[in-house]
Amino acid sequence: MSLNAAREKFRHFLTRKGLRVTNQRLAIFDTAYAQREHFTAEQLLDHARKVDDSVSRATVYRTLPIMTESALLREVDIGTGEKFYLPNVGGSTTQVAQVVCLDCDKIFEISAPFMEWYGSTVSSKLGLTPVSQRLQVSAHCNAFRETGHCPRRG
Amino acid sequence: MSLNAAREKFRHFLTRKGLRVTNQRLAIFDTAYAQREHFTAEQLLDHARKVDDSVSRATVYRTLPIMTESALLREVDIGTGEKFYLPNVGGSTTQVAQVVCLDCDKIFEISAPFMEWYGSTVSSKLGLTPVSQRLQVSAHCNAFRETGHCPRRG
DNA sequence: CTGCCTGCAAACTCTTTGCACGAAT
DNA sequence: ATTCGTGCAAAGAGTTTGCAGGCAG
Repeated sequence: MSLNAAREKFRHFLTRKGLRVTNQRLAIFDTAYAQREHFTAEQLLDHARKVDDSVSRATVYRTLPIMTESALLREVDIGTGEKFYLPNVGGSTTQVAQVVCLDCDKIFEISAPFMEWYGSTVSSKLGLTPVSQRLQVSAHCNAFRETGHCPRRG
Repeated sequence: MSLNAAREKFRHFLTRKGLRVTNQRLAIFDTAYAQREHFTAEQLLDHARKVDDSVSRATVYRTLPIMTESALLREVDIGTGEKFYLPNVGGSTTQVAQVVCLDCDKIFEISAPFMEWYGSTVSSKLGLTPVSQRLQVSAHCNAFRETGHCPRRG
């Protein structure tokens, strides 16, 4: 999905929900969608301000849930206190696992289709209907252990 | 493992690490180990104070990591901002998944042995060595949807 | 024009920490 | 006697929110 197509999708989502299309929301969206790696709310704020310096922290925090609901952004909570976000270019959010490197803090997104099956199987046994599932692996970098240097961190 | 056996284990852990066996630590341990369900630091504080009213919030927060390290407690982060804890009666912490009911906020612990295999497989492909993995399913309660009432919440 | 959106700053939640006193070894 | 542990309160991090003014529809 191109940036423009995604932006249109965002506009549509806003309009359909009766939400207003503001310069700040567009700036935040464009910035978020330009990212190649996971980012935090604070990082997004920094970048968005370069596009539109009237963007405030509050609006970033208010816009992130909107973009998450519209499935344009994926929210990743790796249990570090702060949430990470990533443009949801693929689509399905229920079949992706994360591998987090404890040495370079990098987050790898990995396809894990069996996860959805597992969620359904286990939930139905409990009389529950699954909404979402997440699988996360924390790991150490072999290169770092051997050379004291993580190639991904520099 | 009985409460007494567990408490002995805790004493040993403290001594071996050169940590002191204080009344507060014992009170916190006993309280934690008496729990049948997941609990938060705050809930633990409330209960521990009934045993020893000199227990402070700071000491609870300082003792929880000690009990987690000694593998007597399991830490569960379901992404709600606060951490949950559970006596680790079983043993292995790497083969348990959680199913969280969004209606009654109950956390079910489920055996998921394949998780460890998955972590290893995926990590080695990235040149990483897995440290831990977690799998969590968020779900809605069927009974709640049908009757507007969750049997587990009351 | 109307009312949703915004920025600002204060509030909030959970957790951590500096300090001086107190207790375990 | 040492030194670690403790309670207290303040600080911290990340996020949310009340309010008065601003801009989209």
